[in-house]
Amino acid sequence: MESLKQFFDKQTPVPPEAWELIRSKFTELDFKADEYIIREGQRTPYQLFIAQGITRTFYIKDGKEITVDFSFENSFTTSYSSFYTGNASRSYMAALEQVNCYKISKESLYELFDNHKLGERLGRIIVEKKFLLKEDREATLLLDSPKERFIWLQEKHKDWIQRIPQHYLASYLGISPETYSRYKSSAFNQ
Amino acid sequence: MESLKQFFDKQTPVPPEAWELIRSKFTELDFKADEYIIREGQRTPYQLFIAQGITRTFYIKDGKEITVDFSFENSFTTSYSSFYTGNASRSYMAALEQVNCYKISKESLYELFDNHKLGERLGRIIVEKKFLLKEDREATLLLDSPKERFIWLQEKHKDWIQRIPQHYLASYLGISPETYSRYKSSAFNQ
DNA sequence: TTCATTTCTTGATTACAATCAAGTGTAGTA
DNA sequence: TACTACACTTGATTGTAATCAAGAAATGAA
Repeated sequence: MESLKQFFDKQTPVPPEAWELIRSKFTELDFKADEYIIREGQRTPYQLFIAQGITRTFYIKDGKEITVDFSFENSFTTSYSSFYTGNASRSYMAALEQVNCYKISKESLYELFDNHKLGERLGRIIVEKKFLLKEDREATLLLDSPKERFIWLQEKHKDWIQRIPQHYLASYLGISPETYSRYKSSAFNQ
Repeated sequence: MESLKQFFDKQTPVPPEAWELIRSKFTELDFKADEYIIREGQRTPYQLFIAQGITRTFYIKDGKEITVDFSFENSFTTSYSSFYTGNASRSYMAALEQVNCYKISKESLYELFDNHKLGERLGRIIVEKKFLLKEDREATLLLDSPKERFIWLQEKHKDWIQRIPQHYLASYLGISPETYSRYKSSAFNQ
């Protein structure tokens, strides 16, 4: 769980005794590549800390998958709408690669929040960062053209391109796989 | 400041003595219609609680305004990216109508957070809700066609249509004002 | 009231990405 | 090795909303 400790320490220093309590609330969990982690309609009263691997979050509309998120190593993920509200998830999550992660229940998390201001603070800081990411994403979807979004991906996320199948990246950018392919082949000409 | 107290109480009950402390940190502030509240490039180390009026948040790209948000009575608003990170804002905010609001500095807010778990909790709960709104918005922009977004607005936000000029709504939906106008005139035919 | 300015509507045209369709490649399996 | 199943590419066509353009309606000021 070293990666988890490092993650917390990076947000705000965690004293050893607090860390012992925190670690006791997590349980390890693995998923095979392509395995579902969350399905639409399920309630999800836990969060996952990804130690290894990538998860993909997507909606299904008219039978088509639309990818909205990837979660990488050293980050938390869940179906937030379900986790925060207690309602059924509208999205799916699946393992894009083999995933090794640590799970914590909402109950345990809130127990930490109730008994330790530190926990509450961590919760706040983590969700603040998630919020900013979504705000950026909103801006991209509204301000940038499909081609600009493709260029952004090429420039800012070379690593994604290495690890994530192209049609998922296309979906994440909100463009068709064909268009993605065409941008790619013309990228060095203009 | 009754509206502010009610807002807090709705999130989680606030005891009277905590409320006295909280209220002392806010100062009242007014903006005229169309007045700028935040400009691109400014740092924004405060949040506003809107007691009356509407604000509009927008980016300017290639000289064109793109509206990403409206904030109504009884909600907090600011340029969150600037507030949380301390960086310059990339967005603008302006008063859409005459605005009456209460301002709190980041310093005061964090003082509340440091001294009162309640404050920390309120901060977390508020940002969790903001996050969910952005997540919904992301889903709408990726899943729904322009026409579907227009229909969503008509069905879910009749009040916005009453109070907000049409070209701002179009911009918020990510469509041109011409297209908005055409959807509107054809809405009752099909 | 008139005048000016902005907002909204309507029409014609264009641009761009989606879709439809047919291939080519590639990885995994027997 | 051949076979299968996907992933990706490339081409042709279509559909939708953006853009360009002009005018009508509404708002606000003098």
